[in-house]
Amino acid sequence: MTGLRDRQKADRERRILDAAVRMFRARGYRAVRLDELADRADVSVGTVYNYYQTKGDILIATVALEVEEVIGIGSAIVADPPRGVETALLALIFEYYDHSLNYLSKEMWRTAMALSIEAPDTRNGQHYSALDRKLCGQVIELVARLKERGEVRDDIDPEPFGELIFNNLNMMFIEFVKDDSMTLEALRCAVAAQMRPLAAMIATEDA
Amino acid sequence: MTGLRDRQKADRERRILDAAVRMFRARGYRAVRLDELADRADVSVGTVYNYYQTKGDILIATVALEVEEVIGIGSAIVADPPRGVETALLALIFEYYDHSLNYLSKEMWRTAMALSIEAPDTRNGQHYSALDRKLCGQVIELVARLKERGEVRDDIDPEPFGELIFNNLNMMFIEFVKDDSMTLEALRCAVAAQMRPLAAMIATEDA
DNA sequence: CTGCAAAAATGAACGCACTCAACTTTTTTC
DNA sequence: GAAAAAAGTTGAGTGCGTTCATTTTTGCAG
Repeated sequence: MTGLRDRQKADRERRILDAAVRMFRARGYRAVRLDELADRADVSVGTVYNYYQTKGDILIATVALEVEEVIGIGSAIVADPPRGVETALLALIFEYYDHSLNYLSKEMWRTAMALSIEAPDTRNGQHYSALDRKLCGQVIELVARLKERGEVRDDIDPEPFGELIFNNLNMMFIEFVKDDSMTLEALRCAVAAQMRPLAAMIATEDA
Repeated sequence: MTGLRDRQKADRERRILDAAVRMFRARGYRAVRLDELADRADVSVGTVYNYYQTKGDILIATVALEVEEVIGIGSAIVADPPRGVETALLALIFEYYDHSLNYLSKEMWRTAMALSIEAPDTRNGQHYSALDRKLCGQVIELVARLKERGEVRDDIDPEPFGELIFNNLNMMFIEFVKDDSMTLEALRCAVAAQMRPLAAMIATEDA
């Protein structure tokens, strides 16, 4: 049985994260002051810092929620990808992209990615990096799956190619969030143009 | 003829940048306070802000210097690359990597890259992005050059493949600066492993 | 040289993320 | 159930990047 203290702790942490998601999204990460956030979560500023190391840490926690969700959906695609190398790769990639703005703004993504580079040693910085690796692993898995099914050439090693594809889609996502005027549609086109020749290259002749 | 005012302005800007390069490198970007930097450059804090928009802006300016230098050296390699697709690509990539820590620390790179994502609208943020595009262009140019020489297959379009390679080396560089314990040698190995299968794939049969 | 306008330098003041010594609440002990 | 210990909360205080009203310097016309 969990004691009162543990329940209160869990509740406070949840309240802080709730307030953060709502406020960051509504008014932007930068514009939200920490004392406001604390007010909204019904705790003091000091308490926020008992649960999260920095303001950025709170943001990364909210982003992590989103990424976990995307990974969940992605695993279904990996388990049974559509036919065709290009189609399958784009299905997974577009799934990532299409969900990216469901709960998060571009500003939030920008800040979170910046933080994961700048402060890779914080708890949530590492958490974010771990999620990134998981996403990468999913792409590798997909390539491996397509190879099993005989759609990807037998002499292709899924690991370096999967990483190549992941690094590429990640960089293109960064370009996307850097430019507020770029649409999801434009991102899709750009990555498709990028992937098409590569997909053709690793696909078996008769695909 | 340049008036006294213009000369003094140029001199002050140079002094600030000089002090910044020296101090950031010696003591770390974060650890350098702006009033110290201003002291060292023999100007007031306010004056620093007449020349640069933010502290990060100063950092990006110092990083830009380094990148410009690397681009200069790279163009020689592109003009006359060594034989062999893999060899040529790695020559250019390693040139980038090997110079990266000449004047800048990993912390400076981390911060600069983070800033270029987080604040892409600042003057120097755009400057940095432009340099990035230039680097990417150089890789594309190299692929095109190798194609001309018949080392890269004729049905390969240099643009998407060049971008693919650039995005990849950029992401691997990010991983490198994120991990203080990772050596240049380890980075080289990682990127070589990544490039080998791709190089083999786009090279002409008889290479 | 003098007076005037434009440009630039200055540093005290401000805002906001973050800290920490004092206080409150929960748990444990007997 | 009271008292001691442990764990957690609190918000005024601190540090540092940034701003802006004031002062100083430069350029220019008469």
